[in-house]
Amino acid sequence: VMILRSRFLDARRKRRNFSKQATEVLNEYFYSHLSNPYPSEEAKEELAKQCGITVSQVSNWFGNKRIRYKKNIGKFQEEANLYAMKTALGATQ
Amino acid sequence: HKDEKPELDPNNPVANWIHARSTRKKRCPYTKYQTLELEKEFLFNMYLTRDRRYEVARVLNLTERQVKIWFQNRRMKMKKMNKEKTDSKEQ
DNA sequence: TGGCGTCGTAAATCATAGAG
DNA sequence: CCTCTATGATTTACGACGCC
Repeated sequence: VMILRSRFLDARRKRRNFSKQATEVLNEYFYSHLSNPYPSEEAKEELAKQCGITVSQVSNWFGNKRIRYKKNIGKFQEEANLYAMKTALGATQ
Repeated sequence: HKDEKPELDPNNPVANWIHARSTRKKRCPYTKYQTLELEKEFLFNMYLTRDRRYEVARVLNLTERQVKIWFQNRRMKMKKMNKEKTDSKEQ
């Protein structure tokens, strides 16, 4: 009974924004695959695991990110440069 | 699996992304009444016969295509809900 | 071959968390 | 506190491909 109750409450739990670390991981993938930001099912599973979210949430995040990026590339330029620099530095080490 | 590429500039990062064709109908949110009736019909049967589809479309002032697609989307939603339910059970 | 099935997604819209 | 805006989720509408 308590288990059912907690499960019900879980389902109605209010949405929380993802952690900064999770967003970091998702953005790194997005900007390092900018010409084809469509992760495979396996890649989504790996990202979900790293971020501590579900595969559906990863799909939602990429769907939202792609359309919002495309709608206003200029607004994301700074962010794009930041992640481009970050992966460039990572490749050097 | 490409829809269309309005961006022809090869330097544009979105050039090879999937884009909806410009002829696609804009999404039109259904009224509460339409959604409620569609849900009732779905409860009665998840798959439509041809004449139920015709009847539902007529009563709700939607096209048969819209009703067909609504049922397809609704089945996918149900599948997703079921998966989330079983996923949370195991572990 | 047409027509409806699923799957994955685009794009618009909804709901509200949470930054200012 | 109280707004708003950005963010995560949901809703319509298709393209690609499958099966009968």
